[in-house]
Amino acid sequence: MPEFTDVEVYKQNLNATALHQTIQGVHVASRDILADTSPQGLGRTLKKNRFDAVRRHGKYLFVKLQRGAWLVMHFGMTGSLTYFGADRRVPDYTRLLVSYDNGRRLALSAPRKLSRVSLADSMREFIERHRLGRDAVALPREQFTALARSARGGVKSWLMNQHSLAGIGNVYSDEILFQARLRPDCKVRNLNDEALSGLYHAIQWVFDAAVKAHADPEKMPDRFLLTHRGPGGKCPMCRGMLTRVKISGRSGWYCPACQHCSNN
DNA sequence: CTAGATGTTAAGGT
DNA sequence: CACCTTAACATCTA
Repeated sequence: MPEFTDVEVYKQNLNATALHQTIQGVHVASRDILADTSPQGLGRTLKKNRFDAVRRHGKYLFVKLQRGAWLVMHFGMTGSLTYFGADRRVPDYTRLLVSYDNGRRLALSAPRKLSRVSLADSMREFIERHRLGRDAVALPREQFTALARSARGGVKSWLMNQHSLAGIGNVYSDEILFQARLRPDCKVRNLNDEALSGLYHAIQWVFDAAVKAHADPEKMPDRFLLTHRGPGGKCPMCRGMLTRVKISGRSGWYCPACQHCSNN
């Protein structure tokens, strides 16, 4: 489920395992996932180089190479990142495989090929080129409020729009709105200070709790909506049936008894 | 067999 | 202009 929480966990894992090792080989199994680069270009940049640091902005993972450039990964709907030893098999649907001279490997697996890998000179340049908004969890309260004040339309659409706030996707926007007790179709311009404050804190709280659970839904707090989303799902607070709404072409789930708009 | 699935982008509509 | 919806991408699963 690669939204900001999942990418944060990939970042922490890479940081703890895959840095400062010389890259020996790069295998692109599907060139469909490359954006603005080629298997040759990627190989030339990565081989004999090392990863030095990892950062996250929204749903993007940036890996800094010792010699300047950044490797940028976006996981799409079903992508995932695995670092593993020589004894383990390469994951199914591996589209990019990086091998180190110590025998360990890093695989980007993506069944649906909706993941993207590219190279960038700087994070700033990449973020501007893709017109990404501020990262949803690296944002001071006043700036969040200012962004909200200039927003139009429904709150779920706003949270999911990567150009206004980066990192929140369909599943986590439902979770954040559930924790903030706001309906997905509330208009942002109708949210009062209290509702905006609740929303701001819900973003931080949900992110922290999900990352602590290593982005594994099974390990998340009982009061999370996440594992109840879907047909027949019940609200973890009041046990009532969840309602489905279609917003921005996606299925959103919420509890009509627990969630409201601040002006009614 | 069909519909829907965590994302992004382009295109068309209001 | 701002906002919304839909389709497309490729593939799996309920």
